[in-house]
Amino acid sequence: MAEFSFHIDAHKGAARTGRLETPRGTIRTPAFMPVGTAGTVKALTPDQVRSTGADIILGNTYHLMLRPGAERVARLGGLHDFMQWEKPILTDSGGFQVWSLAKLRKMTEDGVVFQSHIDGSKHSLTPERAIEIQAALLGADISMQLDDCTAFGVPKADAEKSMRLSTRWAQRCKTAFGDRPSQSLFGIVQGSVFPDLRQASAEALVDIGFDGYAIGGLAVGEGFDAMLEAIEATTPHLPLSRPRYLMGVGKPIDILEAVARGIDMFDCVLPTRAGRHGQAWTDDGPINVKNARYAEDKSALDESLDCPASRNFSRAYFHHLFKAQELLGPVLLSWHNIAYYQGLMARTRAAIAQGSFEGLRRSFRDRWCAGEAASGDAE
RNA sequence: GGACAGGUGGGUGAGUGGUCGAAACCGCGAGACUGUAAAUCUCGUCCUUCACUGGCGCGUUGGUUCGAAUCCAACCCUGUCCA
Repeated sequence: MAEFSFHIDAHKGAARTGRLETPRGTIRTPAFMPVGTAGTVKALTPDQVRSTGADIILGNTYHLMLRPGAERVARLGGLHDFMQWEKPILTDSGGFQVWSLAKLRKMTEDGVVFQSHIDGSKHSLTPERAIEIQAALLGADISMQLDDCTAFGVPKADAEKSMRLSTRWAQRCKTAFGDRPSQSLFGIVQGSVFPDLRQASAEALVDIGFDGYAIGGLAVGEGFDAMLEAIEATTPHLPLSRPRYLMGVGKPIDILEAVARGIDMFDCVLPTRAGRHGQAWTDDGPINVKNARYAEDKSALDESLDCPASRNFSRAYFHHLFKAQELLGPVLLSWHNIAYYQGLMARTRAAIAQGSFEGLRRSFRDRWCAGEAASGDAE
């Protein structure tokens, strides 16, 4: 029996719920993966992250390669041991930094050369090196192919060129990955907002054959509706039997709409970043605990969640912590936000299993899409 | 009682004749954040107006000047030192 396997337990339309089995544990899908870029889910201890129900977290090739260095992590026993997270870890390949750090890198057919944002030193990241770092040195359970995260707004010809490069890199990653029965490798669909490019990308990746398929290059400015259209143009061309991962997304409404279109896995910095900035996510939408109206609000953020940060402290206390710039503020609010997201995923899984997913989805749509656009709109 | 120094917007504190409703930082008010160069960034913050405009305004009062937070006089207050 394969050490990696994906089972779908129930589905409702395109939405499905299931389990991705790995040697380090089961990932319940649809899953939200907290982002732990630099070997830490910012502001949270592994225990706190575990307590929210997270089955898997992310790490980042580019950031760990620069500091502390992939070889050093390997000498220290691998990323799991280093950061004391024994459950699965998915590592991003550095492809996102191709986009977010566009000013600090040069691309060629062979790969990307980054100029470190820390000390200016040069670091080469090829598909082969990206796999070596993720699978061999960090010890990621799920490695991502190196890709070129296409910027939004580029002409179709450029989007196609970028997508084709990502496809060639996908093949090189697959070859470099070789036979690793206790680890897995995901390909990444690109193609910007062009349906035929998305389809071509998906089909090419399926031909190569991956353990799972990610959709990249979204939530980069295209807007809510365009993002959903890009997903719709992609998922029909991916095998039903493999997990689909929408990279970098998103707000709760984004996640529910993507689940409705057949996505199984998500990651997003939003809950942790927002948590550090005073924004708390709730079923009523995001609230800013720094706002004056919470100064004497005795209510908890969300008493329905089994998380101390969500139910034990008043909004007034959060308000005070942030106004006083106390470190506990970002810690507790990141904790709450991750717990909120995990709670949302648990409700989503249960709703799909019980046949009530449409109701859950509609309740969020009604609340957050009424009138103005709900999220992710291009500026 | 005497000698110095100084009084600027909620706070600290620039500015010493026009370009000053007055730098900067803080505070306060609000917004943003989507595979993390983010414990970050942006906007607003005298009154009035949707806006135009107008009205106050750099301790107080009076003066010099076309024009004053800036120069002069008196007064009030604060700090340090001496008695």
